[in-house]
Amino acid sequence: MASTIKDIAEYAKVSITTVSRVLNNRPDVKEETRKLVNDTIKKLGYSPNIVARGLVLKRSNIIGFIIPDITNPSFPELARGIVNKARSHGFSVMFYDTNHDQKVEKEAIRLLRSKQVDGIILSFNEANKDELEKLREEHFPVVQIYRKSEKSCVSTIALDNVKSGYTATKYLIENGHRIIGHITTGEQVQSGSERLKGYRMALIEAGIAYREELIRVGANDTESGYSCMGELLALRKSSALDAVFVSHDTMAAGAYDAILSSGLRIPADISIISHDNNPISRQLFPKLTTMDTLKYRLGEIGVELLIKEMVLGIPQNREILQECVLIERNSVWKRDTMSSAPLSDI
Amino acid sequence: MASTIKDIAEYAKVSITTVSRVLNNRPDVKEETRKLVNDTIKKLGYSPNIVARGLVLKRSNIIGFIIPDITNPSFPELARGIVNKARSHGFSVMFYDTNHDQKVEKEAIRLLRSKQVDGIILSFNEANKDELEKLREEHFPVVQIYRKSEKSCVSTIALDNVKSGYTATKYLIENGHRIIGHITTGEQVQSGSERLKGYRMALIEAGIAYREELIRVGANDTESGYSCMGELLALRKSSALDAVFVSHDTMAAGAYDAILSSGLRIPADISIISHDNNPISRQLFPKLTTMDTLKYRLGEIGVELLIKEMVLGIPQNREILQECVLIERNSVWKRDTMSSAPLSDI
DNA sequence: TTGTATGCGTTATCAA
DNA sequence: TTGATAACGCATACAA
Repeated sequence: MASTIKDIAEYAKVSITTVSRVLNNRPDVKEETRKLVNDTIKKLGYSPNIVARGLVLKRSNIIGFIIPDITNPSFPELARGIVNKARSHGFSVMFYDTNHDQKVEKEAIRLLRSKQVDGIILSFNEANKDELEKLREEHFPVVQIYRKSEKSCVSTIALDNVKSGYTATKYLIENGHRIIGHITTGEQVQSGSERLKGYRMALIEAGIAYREELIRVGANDTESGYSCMGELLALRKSSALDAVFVSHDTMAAGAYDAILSSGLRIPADISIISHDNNPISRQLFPKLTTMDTLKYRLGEIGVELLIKEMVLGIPQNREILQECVLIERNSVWKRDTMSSAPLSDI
Repeated sequence: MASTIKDIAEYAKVSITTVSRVLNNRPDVKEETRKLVNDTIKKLGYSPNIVARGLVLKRSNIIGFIIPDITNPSFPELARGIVNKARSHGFSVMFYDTNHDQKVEKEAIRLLRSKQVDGIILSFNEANKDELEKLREEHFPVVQIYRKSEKSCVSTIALDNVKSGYTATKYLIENGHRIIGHITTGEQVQSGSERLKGYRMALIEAGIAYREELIRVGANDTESGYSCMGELLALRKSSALDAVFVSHDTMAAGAYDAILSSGLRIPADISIISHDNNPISRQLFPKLTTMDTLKYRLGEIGVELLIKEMVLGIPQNREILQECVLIERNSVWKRDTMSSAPLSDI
């Protein structure tokens, strides 16, 4: 049975108050007794019961973390950032994976609150916005990651997807590509529609017409990337296609298959840039040029913001936009460094 | 401020004992008062403080989960299995990612214990075995996943890697391959050396000589798979090579690059089978035939075993070996179904 | 510098 | 069927 503060008080023949004092490094205790207490703490292998402490202090030093699917490559690194930063601030992390189930999302919130967590970091469906509003009304510290609510009712950390789409597309243009396809996730998906918007902006800025027929709508899987790319390649017979910007790495993997299996080369025949910098982007051949989403950093920022909310005791309602950074690898033909010109210049 | 049992007792003009009774669905309370209490619970939006409850019940309904790296593809699905099964049993999961740091491993154990978790599921370095022994001495419920300790001092759930290596290799043999290379992770890595052993067993059983020169030692990254495969391909000039068994999918991805970029086809020119069934295996082209490690199931079994230890109050010290299952995809030439014969038969 | 007494929110024992 | 009270392990106001 684990020993308690009372045990060591009795053993050391002092009061539990004194023991509590040395436990919390209070100055008002004689050096001699401090040593005595510390010695018996060691001798009895005592370790404080944080739960009991939390009961009186009204803080648990636990933060809740709710995400829809840890196997989605956006989340593992985020989780690491959160867990490590939390630990460095003395917090533990209680973790729920909801499998996109709204009921589980609600249940997770309920459970976390009854476990007295000090704050929650989550990535929720738009649909459960009322849950967030409830938390907000109670001034309960929450930060939402990856998704921004329309009327952001809690603090939010999201990617600047418009900028990302713009940067990726502009990079293709700067390297001499003019006819640039795009495989998107569709208007329904926030990140996808934003990246599409950025793509459009870059085209317009460069004086390139936006052509509906160069856009293909995929989903969240490799297969859709394969079929969308297949359609774009079919198009290629009538009109040239220099390059393609794919909305995320998973579809890009499928696009790779479509391109390579049709006998074309990357990037000699067609360039491809993508988004997310997930592990797959490093495992494809040639390595995929993509936009890094700084997931680990996102997690760190998340707990910093959450902790700020906790100490201030009032919702910050901040909306942080994280800019992604371009990771240059080998899937885009570079005007300057590569020997022959891209197709579009021929 | 959240309401307490006392608040609703006062509001409903009953004692806290009565409230506690209806909270725990005790039979000894008049139906009328039960309804009264339940109504005011709803009215005040009361939710019980599990921490306080845990203090008196001496259980937290929390299980700890410690792994070295959630970004390693072996872990996300495992984590899901654990979190979901735990939730179905009324447990929350407190999560630590140690980044392979032994100090963090120790710290995580300490923190989890001071947070009064009821048990711990972990995947540890061999080196921290003394930590496990300490837990075991205290009869603290622990189950170790993926790694078995030599003298297994805690309950363990591991993969039957020998069998896996055997099954994978045998599958190649059964499909007409005779000259089979192997890319391993080396003797230091438990799983790797076991799979190598299984590879050897299958060869011997089929009367095929084990040839040292067909073995290459890689690491935990795609690059090593690429270079090892390159070496095996170089070998190919002097001696034929039908197929290769790669110890895990990450290296297999590199092997794919080496094979495809050298102009060879998978599986027409060379067959490849791997291990782990990680996401990458579905994203490669052609899709990779590999051994599934049933990660989700592993997680489920883990919490079931842990809970058994918790209710019995004594360490089970069981050692469960999980058999992996072959996932047939398209990277192995199949003798019966494919039109032309594999190279080795020419 | 140290100790006594009270309370955190809950369950359990016992009596009414 | 109900309620007063002690206890869980700890922190703290107050007294000594």
